[in-house]
Amino acid sequence: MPYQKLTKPAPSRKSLLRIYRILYGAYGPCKWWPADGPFEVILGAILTQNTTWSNVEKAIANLKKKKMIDPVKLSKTPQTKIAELIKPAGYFRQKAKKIKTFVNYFGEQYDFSIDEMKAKPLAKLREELIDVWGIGPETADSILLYAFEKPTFVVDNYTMRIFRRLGYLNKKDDYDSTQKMFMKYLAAEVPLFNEYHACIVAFGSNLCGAKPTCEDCPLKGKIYCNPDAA
DNA sequence: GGCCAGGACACCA
DNA sequence: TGGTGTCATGGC
Repeated sequence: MPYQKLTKPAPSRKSLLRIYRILYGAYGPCKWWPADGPFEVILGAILTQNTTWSNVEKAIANLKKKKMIDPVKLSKTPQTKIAELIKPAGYFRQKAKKIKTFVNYFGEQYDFSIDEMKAKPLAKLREELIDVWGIGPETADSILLYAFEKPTFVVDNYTMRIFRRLGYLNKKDDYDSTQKMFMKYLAAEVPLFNEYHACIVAFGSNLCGAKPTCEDCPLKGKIYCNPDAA
């Protein structure tokens, strides 16, 4: 049995940083987001919804071939044409609609200017992005952190699963409460939030369904872990 | 053939 | 408000 330590840590800056250092030691630096420029980050954030990154890369490659990593061109391109190009990423009809919705908003509100959009305060911009159809909290935070370098913590399924198992979260915790936990205890630094989320994804997607209990787990024996937790 | 992947939305009780 | 169904391809 006990590969886990007996004392469960209370959430704190120290414990969250300790986990970060372990994950960074195992996976970092991840150098996220893998994209050429902010707009490609935005497209990637939409395309990666419930999809493996390898499939997103194929869709991005198709868009690049047609020189479509361009909000103005995308705004003038029929949704069905975009859908055809992004097919490998799955949910292509929905995602084409989401891309069209975003570029329409981007053009109307910011005249396709990344700089103008980036100039907006974090909280205001986050609220605005979530109001855009097809952009939920995770996609909005990914855009804010990785495209606009705003200090917001990206929470994903891996984060919830891993930190529930570690005892920091319970089943009632949702996206917002989880994000608040990280942002309460960690300094609002873009490089830290960038690598932390990237390392969590690297950990979660590479190891046994994000169970920090397995033989080759970098967290094993170093921190409390409840293997029976959800 | 089934399951899962770097979610979000619509619908219903 | 919470649970469930839907969207869809590609790799293992």
